[in-house]
Amino acid sequence: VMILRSRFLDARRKRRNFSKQATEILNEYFYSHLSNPYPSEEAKEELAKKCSITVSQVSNWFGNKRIRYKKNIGKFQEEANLYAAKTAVTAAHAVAAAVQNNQTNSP
Amino acid sequence: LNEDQEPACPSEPCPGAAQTFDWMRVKRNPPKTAKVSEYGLLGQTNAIRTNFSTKQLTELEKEFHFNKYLTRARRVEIAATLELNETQVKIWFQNRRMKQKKREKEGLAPAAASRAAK
DNA sequence: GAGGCCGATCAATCATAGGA
DNA sequence: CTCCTATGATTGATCGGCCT
Repeated sequence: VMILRSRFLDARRKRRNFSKQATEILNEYFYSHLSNPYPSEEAKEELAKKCSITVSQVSNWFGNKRIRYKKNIGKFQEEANLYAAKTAVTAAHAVAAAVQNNQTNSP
Repeated sequence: LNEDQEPACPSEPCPGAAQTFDWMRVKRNPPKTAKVSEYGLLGQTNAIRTNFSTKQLTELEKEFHFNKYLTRARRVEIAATLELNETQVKIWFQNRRMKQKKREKEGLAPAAASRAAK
């Protein structure tokens, strides 16, 4: 099938990898929220700013990351441990805050 | 904090013990949008993404330029003409609108960004 | 109560970037 | 330069929520 794969030279798809630093930031967020790696719109905007990329690109990144991560968790184990250690403190704070908030609200 | 996980980590902090959270188990139902009534190939439930031909896309794009939203009648007409189900046409327009919206947004952000950067 | 739209996401795929 | 894997983007289609 010579099939109409003719996406005739999508000039748009002139991809360029993100900076090492941007990827670092995105990964830190991803692994520090591994239980629910779905940044809110606000969080995406913040990440976009820090990474100097668009919000759409942040969405694309998370979309690809989630799919590819769950497709082969083992392949990302090493990376996961690397970032997990790096963000352990942040995660602990989040949990602590959640627990405290949970205790405060108990009608 | 204590979390019951299985990993046998003898004596190591082992912070990010891989665990399977719900989002990792999410599985989408296969596409139902399919034309099963063709030959005798039933059972071959199309569980694949339809590839729209260039002609179909051109027509859809042309129609979109005319109307961002479809009426029932127009949808039926287009679906018949392009040999697609109404659902596919409907979804295509929905996605197309979102795409347009996204483009407009991206087309304005840079302007605001440049001003802010200045 | 079915049907359409929106916003977010999924999942498969495309095409290129980058490393061995 | 070739081959292969990593990765950003695209897109038909799904999911949940809201509205008419």
